[in-house]
Amino acid sequence: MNRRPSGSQTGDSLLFLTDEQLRQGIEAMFFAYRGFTADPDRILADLAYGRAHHRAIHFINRAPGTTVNNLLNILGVTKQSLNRVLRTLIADGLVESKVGRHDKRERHLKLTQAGRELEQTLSDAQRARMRAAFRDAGPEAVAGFRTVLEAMMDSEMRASYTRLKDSVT
Amino acid sequence: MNRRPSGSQTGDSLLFLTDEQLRQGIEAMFFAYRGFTADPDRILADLAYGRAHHRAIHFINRAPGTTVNNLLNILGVTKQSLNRVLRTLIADGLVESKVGRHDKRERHLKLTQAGRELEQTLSDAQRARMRAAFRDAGPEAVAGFRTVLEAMMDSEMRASYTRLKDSVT
DNA sequence: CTTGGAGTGTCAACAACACTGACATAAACT
DNA sequence: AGTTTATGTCAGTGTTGTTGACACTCCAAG
Repeated sequence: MNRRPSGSQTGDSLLFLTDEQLRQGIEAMFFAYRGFTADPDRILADLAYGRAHHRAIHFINRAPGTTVNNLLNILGVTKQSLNRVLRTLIADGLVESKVGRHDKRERHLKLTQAGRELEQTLSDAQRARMRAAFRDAGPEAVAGFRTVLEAMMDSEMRASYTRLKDSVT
Repeated sequence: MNRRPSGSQTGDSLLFLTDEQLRQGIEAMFFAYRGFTADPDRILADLAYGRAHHRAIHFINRAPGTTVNNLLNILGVTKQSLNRVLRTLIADGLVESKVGRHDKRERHLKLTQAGRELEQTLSDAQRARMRAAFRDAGPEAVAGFRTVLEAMMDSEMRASYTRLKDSVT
C-alpha cells in the first residue's frame, strides 16, 4: 500500500508521497486549523458570536458592497444559514444592508464603523499568529505553504481565492 | 498599518509579512480546509456520520488501544461530546472498548474490522487529495507547508502532533 | 401588458455537534 | 477511610448547518 516505496527512484525522491507523509500532512492540517481559529474564537465567545459571524465579517470587509449571493458562493453555505448570521449582525449594527440601485432584489453589504472595528480586532488576533508562524518559517516555507494549500482547494474555491487575491494586488 | 512596508529592507525582504500577504494566507487556510474535509464529508453524509466520527476513527486507528482520556486531549473536545460519538461507533460495531488490564478504570479503544474498513475508505479519499496537492506542489513546497503549519499550532497541539508523528517513524 | 420563470431574500423547523453543569460508578492512590 | 482519577450519563443550551415553504423583484416571452 505504498507505505514506503521501494525500488528505483527518480532524482528527486518520491518519499514525500508515502502514505505516512500524507497522513502527517493530514494531521498537521487538523492541528494547525485549530490554532488558526483559536484566537478569534476566544474573542467571539465573549460577544455571543461564532465562527460564522467572523467569516461573514471578514469577507464583507474584503469586498465591501458585495451581494448576499456573492457572499453565499464564497462561504459555501445555504442562504438560510448565512441569513441568520447576517440578521444578527445587521440588528447589532455591525453590517449595513442596502437594496441594490439597479436591481432591487439584491442587497449590498457593508461594514459599519462598529463592524470595521470588530473586524480589525479579530483579524489582528488572527494575523498575529499567522505573522509569527510566517516569520518563524521563513519566506521559502511560506511560498511552499501557499502552493500546497492552493493545490488542495476545490477548483471553485481556488477561483474565489484568486479572485479575491487579485482584486487587491 | 504595515500595509506595504516601505523604506529600507534587509537582505531577504520582509515583503512576505505584509498584512496583505497574511490575509491571503488566512484565506488560503480557509478555502483549503474546505477542500481538505470535502471528500470524507461526502462519504460520511451517506452513513449518518459526521466529521466528529471521522476524527475519532482517524485517531483511534492511529493509536490503537488509546484511552478515552488520551483521545479527549488530542481532539480537544469535552468528554460528553466525544462520548456521544463513541457510543454510536461502538453500537454500530466500528469501535471496540476494552477495560484496561492494569488500570480497570481506563477504556482502551480499537477499531474493529468494519471500523478499519471505513477508516480506509475515508483516509483513501482524503489522502488522494493530499497526494495530488503534494505532487503538484513538489517536495520543497511540501516541506514549507509542514513547517508553517507546525508553527501555527498551539504548543499543546504541536506536542500531540509530534508525539503521533514520532510514534510511527 | 400580463404572466411565468428565475433570482433573491426571509421565516420556520430540524439535525449535528459543540458547550456547561451535575451526578454516578468504579478503581486507584494516600 | 477518604480523596482523586477515569469514565459514562442525563439534561439543558448555543451555534451553525440543513430543507421546505413562501414573498418580492426583475425580465422576457407570449
